[in-house]
Amino acid sequence: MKLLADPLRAHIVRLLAEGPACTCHLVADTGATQSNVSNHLRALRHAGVVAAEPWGRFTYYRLQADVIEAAAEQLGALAARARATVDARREC
Amino acid sequence: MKLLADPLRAHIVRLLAEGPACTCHLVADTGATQSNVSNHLRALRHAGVVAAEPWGRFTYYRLQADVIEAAAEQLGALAARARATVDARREC
DNA sequence: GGCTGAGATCAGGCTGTGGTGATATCAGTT
DNA sequence: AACTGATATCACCACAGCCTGATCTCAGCC
Repeated sequence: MKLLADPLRAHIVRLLAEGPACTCHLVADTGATQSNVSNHLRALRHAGVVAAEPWGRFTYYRLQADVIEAAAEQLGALAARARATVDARREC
Repeated sequence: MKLLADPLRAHIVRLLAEGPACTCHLVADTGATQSNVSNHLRALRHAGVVAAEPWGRFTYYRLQADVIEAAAEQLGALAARARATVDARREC
């Protein structure tokens, strides 16, 4: 969840949502350093948000839709819960 | 979005999802300092995630379900987009 | 008016973490 | 095997953001 908080990581995730891409694409599209992108990709990889697929000399990254969807559902449940309890004001 | 990344803020949001509560409730339930909670509430307020409702001497906070739901929908759209483009591998 | 208790605000310290540069690895290619 | 280009890893610095402690405001109450 907190992984999507970083602007560059969010950018990477948005790019990957448009289809699997290799690191060079992400570096070119974000304009960030290769080291930087790679570091963020490692964080996303360890969290299971993206999956790495070596393809010859390149490494393709694929966004794991399930993980994103799970986060979305958690937020949705929170919103629903909030709506259901609008009148449950606790007394001091 | 990145507001929910902080553990304490996430805790506060979860508590508020169970119904509007005043600052003293949040302070008691989270075990955090009053200053700390108040600071986080300000951040959430400025982002429109929560709304403050003065009630006599107290201040009740209410979670804005719309904002949470909007975030959830954005994530959902991202996941859907990722699913739709699983085979759109870009060439290097 | 003076007091008390809830809450907001501010200044400072400290830690976590993102960015950078240099280096290591590893797969093709000659 | 030597070379190149893609990617990963590491060490370091710098800054943002969290936490705390102290102070300020404001509402209700005596």
